[in-house]
Amino acid sequence: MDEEISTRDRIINTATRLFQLQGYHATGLNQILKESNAPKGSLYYYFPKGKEELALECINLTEVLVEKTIREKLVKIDDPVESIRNFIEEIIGNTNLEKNEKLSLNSIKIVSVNLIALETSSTNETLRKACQSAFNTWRNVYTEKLLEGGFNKEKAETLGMVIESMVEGAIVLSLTTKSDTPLLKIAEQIPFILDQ
Amino acid sequence: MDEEISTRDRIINTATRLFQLQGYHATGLNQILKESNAPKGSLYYYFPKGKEELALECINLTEVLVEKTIREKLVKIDDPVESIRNFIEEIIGNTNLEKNEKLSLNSIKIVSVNLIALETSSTNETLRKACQSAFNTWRNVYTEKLLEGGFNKEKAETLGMVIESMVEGAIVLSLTTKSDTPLLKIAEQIPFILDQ
DNA sequence: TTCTATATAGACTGGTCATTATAATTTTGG
DNA sequence: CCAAAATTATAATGACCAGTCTATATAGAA
Repeated sequence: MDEEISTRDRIINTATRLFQLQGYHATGLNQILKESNAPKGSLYYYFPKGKEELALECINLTEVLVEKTIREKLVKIDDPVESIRNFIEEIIGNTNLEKNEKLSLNSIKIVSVNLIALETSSTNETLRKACQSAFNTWRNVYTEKLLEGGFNKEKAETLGMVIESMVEGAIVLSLTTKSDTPLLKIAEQIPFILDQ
Repeated sequence: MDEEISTRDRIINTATRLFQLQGYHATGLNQILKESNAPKGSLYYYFPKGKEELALECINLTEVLVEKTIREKLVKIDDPVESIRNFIEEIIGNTNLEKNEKLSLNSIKIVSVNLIALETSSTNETLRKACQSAFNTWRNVYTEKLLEGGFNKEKAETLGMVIESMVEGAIVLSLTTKSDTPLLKIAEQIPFILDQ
């Protein structure tokens, strides 16, 4: 009980949050260390290659964490159309599991690699590929659910990508407009889009 | 003839390209000045409030430029479904108007405020609102086209937002995966989505 | 000419960046 | 209890950051 969170984990948790919230370039190592109450020496002890190695770890952990979250949500409802629609609606009120978040919109950003992906897509191949892997993994969860629901392979793959595009785009719009509406609207349209 | 491009315009053009390609925080004023062959004195002469004021101008100009581009494309085909589908396909091979761009994917980024929007959505209200205005303007072009095509007001507004979400999301995925596929796939699905 | 506004030129500021090096400390195993 | 390993502490590095400042043109008007 009362298990201590290791310095390494505190660094990763804080870094993940800040990278996703502010971006890779706007987040300084000093800020990460201060907010995680970690000493500077420790950062380069656990991540000898520095900031990029830390960010890579953050992206990879987000990939598996979000994949797990999507799977858990989708498994709750058999019908793929209804389960996906329901999942998108739940993105909004979702991540208040983390206690210290005030705006639910910030919570949305914290389960996304959208910003880091765009920042690094033309300047850092290592991080770009990590984000690419995350997007592929998440898209694949939708595709699998559609396959289980009886869609043929080609349709399931295309629609998986369409859903992933819509979700990522609606996240951008919801964050930029500080409004739930984009996410709610695409959730509302899921039944029509998948009715093929 | 042989009209000289003013220093102010050279700064704006270079800054717009770099902000959209690398992001707001990753782009330094020195890089902008060097690539536009402009002196530092001029930057603060034309933009006394500095980097933020420059970025604001870049976003606002992108808003009207992209709006104009979308309108020009959509007007070419009467049927809203077909015209929007066609437009999305054309985003890919689109902006080779600018001569010095090599990758067509970079061209995509250069007509987007996606990255700046995410970077500033939780840290800079001025720039966030400028991006919000751009997204709203572009979404409204789709909505208007759907209204002209006989969709009722509510449907047109919802679907306008869905299209804008899909396009922005597919841009993120296409850039991250360095592949045209996401944009092509959503274009392919437009007829089904708008068939209501 | 002289005056004034517009524009360019570049050095300089204080601060922060990621990273490195080295020393001190704590923890752990024998 | 000691020695080795794991971790933390601190200082300093050079590069770059946005922004300020002063000097210098350049042009048209009086």
